[in-house]
Amino acid sequence: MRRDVFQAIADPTRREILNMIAYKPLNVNAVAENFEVSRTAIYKHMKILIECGLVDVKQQGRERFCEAKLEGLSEVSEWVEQYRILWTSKLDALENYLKIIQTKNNKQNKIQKKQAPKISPIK
Amino acid sequence: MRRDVFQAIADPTRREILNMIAYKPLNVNAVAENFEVSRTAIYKHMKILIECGLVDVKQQGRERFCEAKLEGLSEVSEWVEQYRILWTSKLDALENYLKIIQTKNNKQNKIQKKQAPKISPIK
DNA sequence: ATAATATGAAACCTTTTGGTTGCAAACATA
DNA sequence: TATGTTTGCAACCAAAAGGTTTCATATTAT
Repeated sequence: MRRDVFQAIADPTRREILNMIAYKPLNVNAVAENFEVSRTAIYKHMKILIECGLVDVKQQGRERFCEAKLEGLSEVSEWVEQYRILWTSKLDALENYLKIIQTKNNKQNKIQKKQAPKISPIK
Repeated sequence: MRRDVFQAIADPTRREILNMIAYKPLNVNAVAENFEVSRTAIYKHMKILIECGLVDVKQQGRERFCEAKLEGLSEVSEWVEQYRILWTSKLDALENYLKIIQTKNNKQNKIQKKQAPKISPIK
């Protein structure tokens, strides 16, 4: 049973749950009212969020308020941001390339038709 | 069949693949050599990465080089970053709280024992 | 005390995921 | 031409994911 933050936020319902309790803690029933699926389904999603540290539970009488602990998202942030320099620099390179192409086209308007590959592409 | 970036990066093998081709495009065989699982398994992972736009394929003879298109990660970055203000501000609040507690404890050293809840906690 | 509410969890089901082996087609090379 | 590579994909499988209904227990309200 993998249980890490990446897997936790992979499910759109769990991302919605997180957003719902990001500003104000709610109990599972209150959260479940906003979804089509059953309370038990939401409970299971919540359990996963709790297990990977993205949600904390505060008991208050018979109610349990689920509070978002979003600092767990920093792991995702760090992973993504390590690549930012790569994708931005590549976009810069593309920009330069397009500029060069444009200049060339203004001078001589030749078009090279590339032969289509015979192997069918991945669908 | 859900096929979005969040789901694509949920799998640790796919994150490793992305890292492997982030700096230099590789064909599936070359990528698969670095894993325990079969080429076909890696091929399937690659297909998912391609389908959600995180990888592009460039044909060269009989080889197909898989190139990372990491700008697709910006969607994840944006989703995570919208919450950064929340978790940092909460940490600030905690810091303040701890400071206040400390000051109080220095003046009067009372400990309040909280009764344990009877409902078993979520495991 | 009784009824209603909030919760945790078991048992079960279907679909998706991640993996396998095997095979055929396209391409490169001896 | 014959042979070895690289690839895409079908067929199959086990386990995980996501959902359901049902039930027991703790707490609150009447």
